[in-house]
Amino acid sequence: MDQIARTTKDLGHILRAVRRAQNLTQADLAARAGLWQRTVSMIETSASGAKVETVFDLLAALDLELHIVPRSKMTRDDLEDIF
Amino acid sequence: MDQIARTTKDLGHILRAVRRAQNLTQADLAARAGLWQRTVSMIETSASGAKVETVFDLLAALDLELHIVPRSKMTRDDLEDIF
DNA sequence: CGGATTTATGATCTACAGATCATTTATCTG
DNA sequence: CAGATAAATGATCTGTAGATCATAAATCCG
Repeated sequence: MDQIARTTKDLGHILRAVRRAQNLTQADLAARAGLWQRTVSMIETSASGAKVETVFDLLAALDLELHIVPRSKMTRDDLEDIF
Repeated sequence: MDQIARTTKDLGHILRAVRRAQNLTQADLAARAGLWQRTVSMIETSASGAKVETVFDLLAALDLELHIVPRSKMTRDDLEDIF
């Protein structure tokens, strides 16, 4: 059940969900990532097209990483649904 | 064997590798993604901190998506290495 | 409800990405 | 090697992210 992002909106939602799961406030996360609470807010709500570097900072602060995967790639679950 | 990106450099390398695997030139990809060859070049070489939107455009044009995964998450292979 | 915490946002400024024109440099390929 | 194709990069301009000050609005909790 990993999180898939194809848009900045997806990304914002995922970042927010993970942050909450780790019991961090936007201010906490911002501090960890060396950013501003305002910036975290903007990115989570997709209120602005963030820079990639900034997103990597957030991912690192949340102990996350990006896996780049072909969209067409089927998961085991997909296969099980079919067969 | 999916591609993991923790930095913009990783991301650039992956995007370039995938583009080449799909036999596209930077100009081809740029056209598909609605960007400029120059921009593709900059991103692949991490010569500039791209915007997230731009990266999503490239990912879409390459039929890729992002999976956001905990870093600490062990793969089956990791486990096999240990036990 | 009411106070505390958290999130959203106003305004200004600087830095820089991307658009757009282009050319140079590098890399293939016959 | 030479010619073709691909990639890198110069210069200018516009738009906007993020820093930074702040406060307003929303959410949570006893």
